Amino acid sequence: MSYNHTLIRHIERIAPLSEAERISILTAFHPRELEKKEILLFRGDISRHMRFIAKGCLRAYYLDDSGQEHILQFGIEGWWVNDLYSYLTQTPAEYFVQAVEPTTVLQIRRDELERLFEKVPPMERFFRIKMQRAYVALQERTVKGMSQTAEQRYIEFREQYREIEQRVPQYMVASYLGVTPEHLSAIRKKITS
Amino acid sequence: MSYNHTLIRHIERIAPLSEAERISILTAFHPRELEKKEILLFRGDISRHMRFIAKGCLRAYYLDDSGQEHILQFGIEGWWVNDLYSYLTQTPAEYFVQAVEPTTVLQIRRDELERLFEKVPPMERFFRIKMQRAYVALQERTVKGMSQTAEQRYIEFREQYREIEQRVPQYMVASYLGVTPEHLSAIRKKITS
DNA sequence: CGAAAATTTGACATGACTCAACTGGAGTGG
DNA sequence: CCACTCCAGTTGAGTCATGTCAAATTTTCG
Repeated sequence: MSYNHTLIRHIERIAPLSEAERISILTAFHPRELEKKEILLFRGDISRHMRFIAKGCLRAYYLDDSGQEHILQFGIEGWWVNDLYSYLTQTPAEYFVQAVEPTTVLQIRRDELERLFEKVPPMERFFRIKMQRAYVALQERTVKGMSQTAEQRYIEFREQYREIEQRVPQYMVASYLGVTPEHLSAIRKKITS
Repeated sequence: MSYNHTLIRHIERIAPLSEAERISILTAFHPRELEKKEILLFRGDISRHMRFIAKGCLRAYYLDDSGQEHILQFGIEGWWVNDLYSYLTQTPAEYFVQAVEPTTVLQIRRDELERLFEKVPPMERFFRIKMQRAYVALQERTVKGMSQTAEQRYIEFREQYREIEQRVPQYMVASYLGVTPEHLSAIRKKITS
């Protein structure tokens, strides 16, 4: 139950709720516990739920032709992580979503969420704004990926996602930044000197 | 008027319209002619319109601290190009939008589009789907930018955007791919041999 | 404690950038 | 219609950023 309050708190930062709306939301979401390394969504599966992280840490990653992982997104408490396209279009996912730590997600089936949008308008507003932010964050990342060196990207990552850096292994940070673990290690050495 | 039919045709590929709806749409959009190199949106301005390209070609680009341009998106007939975040939140734009060729856009003010969404539901559906596709395309680009060499990215760009490659100068393709014009030139030489 | 995983280190290879010079073609003014 | 200029594109030399590979070291965790 306290987990659900995490959800409510995050929604209310963006859109205030009445007591009745809070209850509608709380009853619509269902918790799911994940072990460390457990995979929540496999490539090829259809993403049928929208998922909030109540506690823990997830990552979404792409597996390229040569078997290399490329992390698209991390998420911690208050974030929603998904293969959004798979969810929206009900087509097979291109990405994996995996727990980096023991994690609790609150999930809701797509049709239930659609009904919740009708019943609780602030919920729709909350999602629209989250979606916009996700899009902008992705745009910024694309541009930065083109215009900055790995060292600059790492420095900014540390500033922007201090907490995430402390919670995920370094090789995942490297994967997120698009460099090899060895190179990130060299960057760190250079910076701290 | 024939320009407007381009718009209708593109919408109807995604969402069919009644005759009344077609008229509502046609009267809501206003054409604007742009000369080659004319800038449609400056960084720092607020993007007040949603814009369809009826004819021509636009690019959205970011100007980094060292004055370098980085192209985020090209658009030709049937695409909508914007600083979406600026438009959605009515905050200053981070990107420039400029005509690569003489271009005709059909634009609509934000409040008018919102009203049109209410009046013509297929229009909202059309935009939602376009937005999803934009998000996915951006995600794919981010991943590819991390996992592929410039040569691979160029080869895929040619396949995917054959028409755009033929219409924009090579140095813009380089900027889109995140490489220098010299390097792209070298890649081309290598490939065609 | 011991095994497995993560990180570091260093030597070397390659991808990509910088800079400068050159080439060729598209305007433009006389 | 020519000569000139300007801009895009090419070329090559040298350099820097990043990747690869293998091994050593440290950390994590059963």
